[in-house]
Amino acid sequence: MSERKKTIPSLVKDPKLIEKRREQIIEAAVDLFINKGFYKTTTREIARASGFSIGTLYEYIESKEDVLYLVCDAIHAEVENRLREAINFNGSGLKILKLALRSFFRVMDQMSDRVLLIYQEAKSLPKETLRYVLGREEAISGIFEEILRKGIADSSIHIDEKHVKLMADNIMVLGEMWVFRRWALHKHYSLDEFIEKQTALLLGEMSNEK
Amino acid sequence: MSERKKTIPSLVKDPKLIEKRREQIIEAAVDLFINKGFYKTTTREIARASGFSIGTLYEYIESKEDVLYLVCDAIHAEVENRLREAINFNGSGLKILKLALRSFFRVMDQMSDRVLLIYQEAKSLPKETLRYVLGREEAISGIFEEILRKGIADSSIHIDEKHVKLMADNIMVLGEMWVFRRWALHKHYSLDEFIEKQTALLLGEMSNEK
Amino acid sequence: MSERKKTIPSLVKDPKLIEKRREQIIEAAVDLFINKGFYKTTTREIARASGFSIGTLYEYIESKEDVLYLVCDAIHAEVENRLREAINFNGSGLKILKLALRSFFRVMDQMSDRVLLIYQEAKSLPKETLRYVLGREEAISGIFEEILRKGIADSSIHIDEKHVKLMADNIMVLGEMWVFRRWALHKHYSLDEFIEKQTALLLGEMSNEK
Amino acid sequence: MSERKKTIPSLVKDPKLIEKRREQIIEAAVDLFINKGFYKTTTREIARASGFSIGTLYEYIESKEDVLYLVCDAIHAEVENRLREAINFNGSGLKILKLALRSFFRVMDQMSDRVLLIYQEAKSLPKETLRYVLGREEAISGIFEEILRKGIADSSIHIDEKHVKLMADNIMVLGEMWVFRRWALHKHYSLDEFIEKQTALLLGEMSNEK
DNA sequence: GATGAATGAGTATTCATTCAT
DNA sequence: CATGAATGAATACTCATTCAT
Repeated sequence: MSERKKTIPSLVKDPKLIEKRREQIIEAAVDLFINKGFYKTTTREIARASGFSIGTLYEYIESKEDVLYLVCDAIHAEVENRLREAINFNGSGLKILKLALRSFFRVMDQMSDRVLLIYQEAKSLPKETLRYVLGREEAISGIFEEILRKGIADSSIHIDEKHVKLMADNIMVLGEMWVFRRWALHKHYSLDEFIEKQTALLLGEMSNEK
Repeated sequence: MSERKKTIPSLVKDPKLIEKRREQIIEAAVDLFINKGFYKTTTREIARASGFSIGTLYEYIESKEDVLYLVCDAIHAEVENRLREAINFNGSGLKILKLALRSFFRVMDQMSDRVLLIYQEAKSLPKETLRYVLGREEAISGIFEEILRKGIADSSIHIDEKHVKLMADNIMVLGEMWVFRRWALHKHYSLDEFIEKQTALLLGEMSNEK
Repeated sequence: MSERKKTIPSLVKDPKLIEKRREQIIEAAVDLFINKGFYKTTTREIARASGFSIGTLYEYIESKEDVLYLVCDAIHAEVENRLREAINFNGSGLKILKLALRSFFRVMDQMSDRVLLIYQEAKSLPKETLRYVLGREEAISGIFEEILRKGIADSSIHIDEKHVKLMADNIMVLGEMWVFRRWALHKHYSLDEFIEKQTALLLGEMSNEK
Repeated sequence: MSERKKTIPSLVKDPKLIEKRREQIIEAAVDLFINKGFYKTTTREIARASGFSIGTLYEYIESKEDVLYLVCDAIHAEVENRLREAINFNGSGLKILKLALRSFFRVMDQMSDRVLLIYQEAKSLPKETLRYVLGREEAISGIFEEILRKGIADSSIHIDEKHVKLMADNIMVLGEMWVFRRWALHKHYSLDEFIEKQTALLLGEMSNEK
């Protein structure tokens, strides 16, 4: 359904070591990219912050863009994991949705910097890689599609099947905006107010008994 | 309320000429930035595409980032202008809002590339300049605040004054997503479907007679 | 007949200036390449020795290999010019040939280092460029073909038309060997002895009255 | 007379193993150097093509240049061996020479790539090593000196003792040119034509009854 | 003896910006 | 005002070599 996982070649053979080193790289690069942006971060800085030499860095990646991919992928994975962990799939679709929304908004809040990073830098990925990263994003909105469909099935949510996708996208965007419009929102609303109102907006139409 | 207009110093005295040259610069740079991104576009390319030499370019700007600012500002101005032109402030707030939404979504659609450009490159602006550009964005959401307040006043819209700002932001974001999530949306929905559903969502709660 | 002249693009517009700067580059690079070889010479060294910055160097060439091409071409041109200047086309073919050989061997001797440079580094040129450079070499052997044919025409030289090319190549090689086998030759023979014997060898068959 | 054989230190004790491994190295490196040149071939590639790890490679050599030396030396040895095998030292000097020339030209033809390799890359050897490799070359021309002297002794060859060395060098060069001027020669002459004409040229003076 | 992960000096090339003409 | 040649700091990436296991 979604794109295949991208595998970055490494000069190093030991898979355990590769994983360990790449974790170091990701951890170092996330901070750097958040603070300086992708373009203004140097491969040498990444190497140093990762705790090894520039030569070693290039034993585990092939290009600077690989680091960006690694970072984006790790962030997406974390968002997805946190979200899945937080969701309890018991109860009516509507009930699940309400709790999932709360969790999603909270994850967005907690991971602000990282989510913003993806928003701002993903475009620097090579086309092909970008496609994969966007696929990852759809995996997350897919969670909400699932919930919506469950709600439709158990009649707790009233919405046309045709618009499930759009609704899921709306959920994503109304959550992510807490991140990328924080300059406009944070001075006027607390996270809880935000969650409450966005939930109300989203459920407005679909949970109303007509 | 919003930030002061940023003035870019120029070595040239004649204001008419400055304006003319900067228009040339903007026109050239918009295309370049859309196609190659800000970082991968060189000042030489901007100068050439503008129709003059690199030396002349620097008579009208002080740094490459000035060009980005000029571009962002021009795009915002165009969005705002088009929107204002399209809005007819006669009728109930609700009616105005419906028409304004339609216009806004259409402007987003028509100016996709340019809006995306702002989304992706504005972060490269120096902090101070970025603040000003974001102020510009608030000017646009301000239009919707205005309309919402008019609707509240004439009782055609039911919404708490406290949430006017959030609602305006939601409008912005639900429109802009047509641009920055086009990869997810365009294959499933036509612009008109999109407009219809987003309008329904936004009006859902607020136009319902309780 | 021979390949077209390769033109190296330059960011600089003034052709006079391009020529002047490229002469500087060639002069600097010849010495460097002779002493360190092409690979071990740095572009920065070339720039410095040329009397300008690395940035300026790249205003006049596109790659390090361009410098090598410039150098090879200049050397070939000089060999050809010196040879043409030295040859007097009056008299019988045989007489012209004798004098031409003497001149050629002398040019080889005087330009030892430069000729050796071509021998050792030309292979580092991009394929296409190499082809052109080799064409240049044929232009020089072409001079001898011309002389040989003149001698055949006036019956002072006895040789089959079919072997003119090979004979011209032999001349080239028997001259160039003074350069690339100098370690074997210079300790045993003086230039004049060398000239005398090689001339005898070359003329042996063809000037003998049968 | 010629330089002592260069011995490359090895971390490994067993001489049999050293020889075996070095043969692997040579075989791998010859192909690599022919196709990519010495500079563009990496030690990793040599190790991989040799069938072992980079660490192991460095157990048998001390530097990349050692590999080049090994390769040049092996090629020279092969040329010399093939030539010696082909020469039958029975008969008059002149007769031996004629056959030796034929054999030499054929070896050059068969070993074109390898001979060219030496021509193009030997210069990258450290000075001291280069001297040794050139000594190897003199061993080959020494074979022809030997033959020439035999011919002088039995009066089948008429040449001044003083010029034996030059003549031997001429033989070498007129044979090697089949390799390093192949771009000029192969399209005009077959190997047999080449052999015939070069032989005629070389014997011209010296075999003529005066 | 063999391995391969780690190292970091080294390199070609780019590009925003300046300033003399 | 316009030009474009000059500048040089900055940068991604390579690769011969080492050495602990």
